[in-house]
Amino acid sequence: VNPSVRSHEPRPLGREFFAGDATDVAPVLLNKVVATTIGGVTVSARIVEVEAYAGAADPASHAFRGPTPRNATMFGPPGRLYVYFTYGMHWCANVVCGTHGEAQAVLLRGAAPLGGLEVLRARRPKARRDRDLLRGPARLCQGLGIDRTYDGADLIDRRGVVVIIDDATPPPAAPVRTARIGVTAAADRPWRYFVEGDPNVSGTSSQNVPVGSPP
DNA sequence: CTTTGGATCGTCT
DNA sequence: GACGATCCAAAGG
Repeated sequence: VNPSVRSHEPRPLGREFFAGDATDVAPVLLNKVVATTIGGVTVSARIVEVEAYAGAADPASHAFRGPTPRNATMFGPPGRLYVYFTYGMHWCANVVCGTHGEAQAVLLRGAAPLGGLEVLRARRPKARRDRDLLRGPARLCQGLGIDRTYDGADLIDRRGVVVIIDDATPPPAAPVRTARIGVTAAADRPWRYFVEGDPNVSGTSSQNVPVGSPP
């Protein structure tokens, strides 16, 4: 074996990690580390909340009505970042999954700050508590410095601006599953996944009740 | 703690 | 012309 490759050394995820269905990739993205390096400054955070969007077959997906200039990145190869603008003022980021052309994606909805706390606080002056720095898809992008500039960024490139790292922290054996937040179409599909009990998970208490729990 | 209304503009109908 | 894969401050329990 190559002694320079130690099995427990943190390493960026390879392309193959993203090649599966979004509903399979989403839960195993939990507890991975996302890091951005912008202007020579690196911040990192542990992913604690995601949602799967299953491409053309998913009425809630931006890809449901076919390719457009906005969603072009989703229709490209897996392992890239799909960044979109919404509500006239917010950016949100997805990881493209599946095979080229399937337009599957996982929305990054919440993360626990790890490194670069001072930078995160500076980028998120309205966050009163550190648990609000990256809690929610638009806040996450604001804290990590993600905007339109990084739509299409390749996550595989170790020297890229955005990487997702496996630091050997396993995903939860049983993530909490709920309906996706803010979507009206296909509300019956429980494709939101989060780390139970983590304070950096978005949503209200009623939105965070797992599917199938007794009334 | 929860609920409510306003902000704000790119995108597609 | 209508609508968001949202956030925030304010107000009420």
